[in-house]
Amino acid sequence: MTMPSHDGLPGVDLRAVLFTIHDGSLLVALTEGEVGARLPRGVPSLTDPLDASARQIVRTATAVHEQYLEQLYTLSVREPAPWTIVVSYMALVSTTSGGSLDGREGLWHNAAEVPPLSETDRMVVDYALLRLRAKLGYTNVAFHLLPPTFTLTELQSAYETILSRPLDKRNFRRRVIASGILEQTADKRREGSHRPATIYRFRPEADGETYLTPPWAEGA
Amino acid sequence: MTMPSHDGLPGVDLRAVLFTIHDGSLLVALTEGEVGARLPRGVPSLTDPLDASARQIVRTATAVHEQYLEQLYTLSVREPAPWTIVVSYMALVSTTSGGSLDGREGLWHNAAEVPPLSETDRMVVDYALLRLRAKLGYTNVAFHLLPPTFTLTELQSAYETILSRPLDKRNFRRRVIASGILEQTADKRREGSHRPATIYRFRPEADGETYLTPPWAEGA
DNA sequence: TCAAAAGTGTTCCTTCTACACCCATGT
DNA sequence: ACATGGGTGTAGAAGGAACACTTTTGA
Repeated sequence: MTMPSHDGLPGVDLRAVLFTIHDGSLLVALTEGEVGARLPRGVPSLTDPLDASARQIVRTATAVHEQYLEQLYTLSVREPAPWTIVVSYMALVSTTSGGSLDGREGLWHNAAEVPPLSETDRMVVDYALLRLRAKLGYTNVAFHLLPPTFTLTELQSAYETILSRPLDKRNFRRRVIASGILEQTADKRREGSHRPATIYRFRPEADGETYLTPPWAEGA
Repeated sequence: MTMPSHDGLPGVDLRAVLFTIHDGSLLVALTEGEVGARLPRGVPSLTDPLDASARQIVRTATAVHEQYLEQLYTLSVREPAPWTIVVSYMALVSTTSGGSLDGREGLWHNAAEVPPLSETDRMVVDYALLRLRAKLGYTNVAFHLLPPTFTLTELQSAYETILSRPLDKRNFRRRVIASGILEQTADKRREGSHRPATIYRFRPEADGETYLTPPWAEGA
């Protein structure tokens, strides 16, 4: 239970919205608290910067170390009284190659049908999804949800899952190739009785600017 | 002097970057601290939400009540030790019709040549300017820097001041009219020996969405 | 030879950019 | 009549959306 500070300052609480993609669904990590599902949370460490504390919360919830992390917004809520400052983050964890959920199936919930949450948690989840969708349009965040190598069809279906709407195959490929963010590998993925797909890799050095996140924020 | 909390939580500090436009220059409000110029700052009140405290800081610095306020980012800094959480805001205060600076000329500094600031303050100012410029492109924030009525030339020169680059008159007018955000008044401004300018008013109900600011943030 | 996903171009339309002259007024 | 800022249109370029068939493979 987070307690407010007692020397005249409000307490500070961190919450993280963790997204991953699994089997064509966008999933959100929720822990089971005393009063139902909640976002992974914690208080900032006194020895580390805020981002490091947020990353630690993600690690604790998922046992995954490398993540994309982005600060969302800071809000003040009346609970616990009198006021608590909640700094919210969004984290993206990439689909593991195997596709298993690390045996933590209870943690992940379909983003389209989250269980009842506190008012604050629900707002933060909704906002995270809004930001994630908006960011697909002008950044390359989607790569952080995919394994290191992937096919264009896989990339497209990640986009479609997040936006929950179909995209045109030719337009999608033209744009993503033109952006210069992809690098073809020599490998092909041959699975199933059909033409094998070219495998691509993300080129981090071609990762564009964001305008949303300040220059000093450390990305992944 | 902001002190850290003593019960294991970091202290919280608010800083506001106040912009206004005056005589074709973009100005930033800076107070004179013991160690040179600083951003207006304060600690969050225990009885009000964060935004209200930020607004109070702006009021104290400028004696202006109605402002556009937008949260920028929350960062953690090592000073004062061990860590302080700094929640930063950007506020826009509108040019007063008279064009005077309310007798607080010492407060306002040209944004193009701010005096030396602390590392944190400088980062926050730079980021605020980045955000303000980016937002000109897809929102109507500029109206918050203008008096309630204005001519298209005044609006354009506000844009040019912020972007510090000239804009094409015809393209600018076409876009801003097409956006539907303006409402013509019956008045004309006749000043100087030339054709009088049509006066426009901002239509708040046509104010578009932001995507940057969460839905629950209260705008102006 | 069939089923299944991979891969590939063109047309249309909308939007952005560049650019120059006439208008209404005060002195 | 002239100086001053207000106001207007068009053509070319670029970018986004819609749309269907051929290719390569495994079974």
